[in-house]
Amino acid sequence: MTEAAAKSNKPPRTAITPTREENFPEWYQNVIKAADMAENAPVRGCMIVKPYGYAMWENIQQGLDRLIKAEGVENAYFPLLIPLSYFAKEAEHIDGFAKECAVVTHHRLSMNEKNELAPDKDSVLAEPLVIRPTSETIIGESMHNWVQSYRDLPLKLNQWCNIMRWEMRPRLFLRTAEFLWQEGHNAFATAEEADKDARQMLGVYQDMFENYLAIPAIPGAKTPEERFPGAVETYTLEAFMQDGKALQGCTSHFLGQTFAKSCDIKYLSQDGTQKLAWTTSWGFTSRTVGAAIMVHADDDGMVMPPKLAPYQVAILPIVRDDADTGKILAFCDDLQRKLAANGVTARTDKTEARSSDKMWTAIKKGVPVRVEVGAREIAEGKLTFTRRDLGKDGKKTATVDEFLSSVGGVLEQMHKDMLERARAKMKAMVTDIASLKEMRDFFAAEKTGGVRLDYSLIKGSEEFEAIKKEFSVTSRCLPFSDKGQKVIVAKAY
RNA sequence: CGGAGCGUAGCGCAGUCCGGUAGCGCGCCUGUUUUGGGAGCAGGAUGUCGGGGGUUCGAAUCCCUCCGCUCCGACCA
Repeated sequence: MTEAAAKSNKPPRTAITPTREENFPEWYQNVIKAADMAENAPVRGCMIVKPYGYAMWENIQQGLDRLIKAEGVENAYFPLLIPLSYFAKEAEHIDGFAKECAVVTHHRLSMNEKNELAPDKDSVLAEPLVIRPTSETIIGESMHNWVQSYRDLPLKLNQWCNIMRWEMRPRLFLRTAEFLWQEGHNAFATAEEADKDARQMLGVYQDMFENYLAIPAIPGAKTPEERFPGAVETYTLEAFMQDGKALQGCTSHFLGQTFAKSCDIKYLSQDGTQKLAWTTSWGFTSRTVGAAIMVHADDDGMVMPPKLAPYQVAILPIVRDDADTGKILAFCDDLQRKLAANGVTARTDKTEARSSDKMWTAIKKGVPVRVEVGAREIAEGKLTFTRRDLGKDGKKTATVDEFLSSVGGVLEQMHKDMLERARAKMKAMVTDIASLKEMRDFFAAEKTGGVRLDYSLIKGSEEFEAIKKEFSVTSRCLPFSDKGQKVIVAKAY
């Protein structure tokens, strides 16, 4: 305990209550509120992403978009509304999504008998339109038109858009009725190319997870029961949250010829015969913002991965004497300009809040580095800076020039440390076991995390089905690193 | 959509059982002393008590009925 804490005789106070340990779901929501990232919308299940949360999503988009384009994929845009008949083409796909589709049935509002504004009875659409829960069918229709010869393949398309899936139990970022994502849709001449592509795009996602979000994840294949409706293989990144639950980070699907068949995507091959194409689809959603919170944030609030932070440095003017104010603010402005020239984003807190409040605001927002600039710093030509993930004991001083030349490295090191800390936690979350009996004991004992065991032990096992039901766990994936021989079972978001 | 809990000031809550002028803490505003990890004092503002209907002289409180939120489950990114 610090001297001050001992003196005041108070328990150490956290910026977020309850703490992770006390009540994880509530802690999660309070982190979002304290960081001012998002709030619930008037429509149930929808969210309002506030500027600070959206800025993080924009940074994710920017980074991922670059990675996707590097794979030879082009961006396009397809409509929000999908004719019901398109959707009806693929039976398995319908089974998977029918329960959660919003449908547009009218095209006009008017006053009804009760003098209330309502859908006009005379404006019923000839064919209902489904608000896209995903776009395989409508993009498949375009691919049908665009693909004629083997020379048109591969065709690689991506779109950034919103999606609607009518969720029963929404949670900010993690599961909302409307969410933001990118969906890629590729078509190939052969099955081998397509399957390789699905794995390749999962690799792109893993790059994004580790090198931007600082979230370690287990790449693997979904079991048949957990596959995307219509997919031959679904590849996934499974991450573990601090409460021990798994989270499907994103998925990449090898769709075989399912959609090529239903959308009639055919090409004339070199041997002069008509052949069906092979397709993939892959998506990365705004849920990853929630994942970053549940992996990195602590009891004082958000901890932003440095590469995705809306701003990487918070400059906090420490003003004691009004006479110094002008000098200090000018120093801060100058520092912010110099950081910008160094490719580091910074923001100066020019509010009139007391210094301690400025600090706590920056802490709760998870700004990677805080810099304090007061009369002392100006007099000594030095400044004081602190990494968010190390806390006040990690305070350091440096001259402006030293800081400018080292801040990039500090951010890089913070990223590495966050990734390694998360990796250590993830490793501790997965327990190797050798039997279903051990699995039952593990979950019955309410141990944190999940288990890994031979896949053959759960395949077709009634006892496994019973365990799934009793402890609400699911098989998360067959990790690539185990060559499909093992499966990870855990509770999941 | 099933089970449970909850809707009272910006936020967190008391008051509801037992009907009688709307309260507390934090935040906010003004002033002042403060300011380097959550300040003190003195003043001040803020509510269709989730909506609608009913009972009553009188409803935050009792009854009916919608709506919303949270947690747990089923479904899913």
